[in-house]
Amino acid sequence: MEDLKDKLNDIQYKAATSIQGASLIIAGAGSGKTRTLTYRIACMIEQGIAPQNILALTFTNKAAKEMRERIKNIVGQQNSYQLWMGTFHSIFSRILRAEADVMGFSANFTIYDTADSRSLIKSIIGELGYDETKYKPNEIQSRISKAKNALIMPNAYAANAQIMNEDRQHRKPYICNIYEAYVRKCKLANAMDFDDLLLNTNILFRDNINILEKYQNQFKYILIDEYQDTNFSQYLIIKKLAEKHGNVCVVGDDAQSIYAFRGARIENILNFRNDYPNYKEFKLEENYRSTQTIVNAANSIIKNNSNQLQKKCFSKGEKGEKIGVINAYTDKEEGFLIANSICNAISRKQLSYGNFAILYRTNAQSRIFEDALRQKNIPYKIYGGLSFYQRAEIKDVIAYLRLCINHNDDESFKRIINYPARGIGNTTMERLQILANDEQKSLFDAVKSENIASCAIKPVTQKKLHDFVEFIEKFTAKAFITDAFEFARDIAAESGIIENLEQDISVEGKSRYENVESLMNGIKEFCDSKKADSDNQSDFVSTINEYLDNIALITDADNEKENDRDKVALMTVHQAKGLEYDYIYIAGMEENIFPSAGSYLSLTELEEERRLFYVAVTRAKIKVNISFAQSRYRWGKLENNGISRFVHEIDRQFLETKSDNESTMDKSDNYNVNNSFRKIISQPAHTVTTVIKRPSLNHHRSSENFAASDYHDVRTGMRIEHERFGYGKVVDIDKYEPDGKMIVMFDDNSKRTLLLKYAKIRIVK
DNA sequence: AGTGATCAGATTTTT
DNA sequence: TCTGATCACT
Repeated sequence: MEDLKDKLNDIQYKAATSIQGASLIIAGAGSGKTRTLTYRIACMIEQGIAPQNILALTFTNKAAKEMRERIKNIVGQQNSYQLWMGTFHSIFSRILRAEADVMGFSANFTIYDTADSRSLIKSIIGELGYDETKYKPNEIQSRISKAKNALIMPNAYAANAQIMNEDRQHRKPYICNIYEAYVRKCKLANAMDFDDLLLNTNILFRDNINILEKYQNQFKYILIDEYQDTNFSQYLIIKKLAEKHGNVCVVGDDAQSIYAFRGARIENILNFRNDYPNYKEFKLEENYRSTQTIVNAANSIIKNNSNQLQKKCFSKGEKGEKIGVINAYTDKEEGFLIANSICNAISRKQLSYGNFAILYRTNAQSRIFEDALRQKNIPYKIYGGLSFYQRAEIKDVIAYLRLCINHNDDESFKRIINYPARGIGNTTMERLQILANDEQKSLFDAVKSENIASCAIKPVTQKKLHDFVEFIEKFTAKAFITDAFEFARDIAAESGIIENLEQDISVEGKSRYENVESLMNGIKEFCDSKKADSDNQSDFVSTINEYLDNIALITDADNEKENDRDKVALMTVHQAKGLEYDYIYIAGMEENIFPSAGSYLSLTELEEERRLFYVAVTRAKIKVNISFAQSRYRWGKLENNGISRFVHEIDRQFLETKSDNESTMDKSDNYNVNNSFRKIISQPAHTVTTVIKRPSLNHHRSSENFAASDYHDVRTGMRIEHERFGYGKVVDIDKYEPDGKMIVMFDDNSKRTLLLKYAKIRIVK
């Protein structure tokens, strides 16, 4: 391994090399957290610690994947492969599968996603005869989820006076019954929801000392990223696992805790010192991402929070531009002004769209920006929204796979029993459900029950049910002898799904067909990658199982497409966590929006909103712009919310003022745009778009046969062509992972730093 | 089973 | 305002 001291600053180095005992790494935004963690793991392996004794937990698959990749580049494929690295959920689902029998589950248990569990809760509410308008599935779900994450089981829930009181006060005294039925039915279905993966791990370790010890001995070193976002259930798992050896390293930033609303406990990081009194603390305070102005402005915001670990974040980078303020009359104008500002910046500085992100508090705000960007022909990509795996047609196909693997998966059964249409309607299903409840069986087993003959289902319909069950059983048998891809392809064909999709020639129908097609491609890819890991020959069934696990626990944020890189990114602030862009626009800085209306209720919620704003500001490398509208439409009404208190909390010296702009006319975009726009805004909206001209973009026209070269081949002194910036000469290269850069002097005398892995360049000579 | 009408509900959401 | 879910009706 290269010399660590060259790669890390002093504190990072100490944090990376201090391996024994408990460590708390407070990592400010942009402080090289992942880098430190990566080198720490590499360092451990270098010192002879076996990779399989290291457990590294992250919150997203993306983070896990990235880190594994980086580590691979330092310590090699073999070592990195044996690391236990992944999300809490994926790691512990793996362990739960291995130990399933002691938990009363079988190893092929299904993971219910949020939609599955909501639908189960909904049908339970129906079966218990409760009023669905009063017992709202969403609400019940989050109530149950909170209980699970606090390790409160149904009986404890019902016995807990405080909880029951709360429920009674909300006029929902029977949530405990729903909870009880929900847990029972999940068990019957051999299914676990996301919270169960953690809860059951806790139960596993609590009730089986030998198993706990086995994993304590295995995971001699534990690292946890984003520790401020762990919930109680996760915290306890770690505490138990680390009890024996005490080698636990947590990394996080209390200032970036933004998931308390769903159970994350900021106390976990604040109280780390209590759990591990002999801990060592490392504060990464130097921000390598942002300008001084941005870091200082962010500090001025976060200092308004009371409960936090003290640290002094600073940047040694350029002073940088002040935070731009875009003041719009209406929400539409806000969209327009931001689009315009992006246009101006791009044409003036020859930037690419991928350098920009628009962040907002709620997804509902995205439409305004979509419209504005589309009007200006600015390519954009909206993050969030409906994930690929949540689409109905995809869930349908997946349900077939799931049911073949686990016959008791009732949610899948219900989903596909009549898709494609088999003439099995609601009445039949209600009757079957009653039979299943009576016999404490899954729907699948209820069909096979001898008592089905005597229940109210007509013989013709019974035949249909039996045919379906036989069809699934046939494929279950096939799963053992067929490759996962062929299996999925055959079942889609033979079940009639494909035919059904083909018949629909509407635009939406075509896209559904294409989605299923790309699902199949995804399965193929997965199988191929499995086969490539030749030292780990797994059988066909476990490949399907692994695939199902994968898609249950993965989001499609994890598969960013190549061509999305050069688009303006639109996302919520939550989604922006962990990301960085040169230029950040934070929209809707108004009271009731950001902070959101609910946050008036409590100080803790308000402080979370403030941390959220802090996260938003610290995403920017070069410049932040904030915007607000004096009036906007929301829920059909015109609102005048007023400027967000957070805007006033930013130290004035970091904000652009009108005079800043007037004195630097050539540099400004906001106010110039603003003023010119203001003259027009009083006219009807449709004239606006015609009057304001889109600035012309004078991009480099790349050669017709432009084909990007492999960046590994780039050397200093080479002449290259960049897709957008044109020809230039490579002045310097910094190949060090993770963020290898090259500095290029382009022919127009502009000197640019480009990220090797992203820059599309062609080597000329 | 499919369509039209009506009505509620609308923070954030790594898993 | 807009979306989706549900329901009644055919």
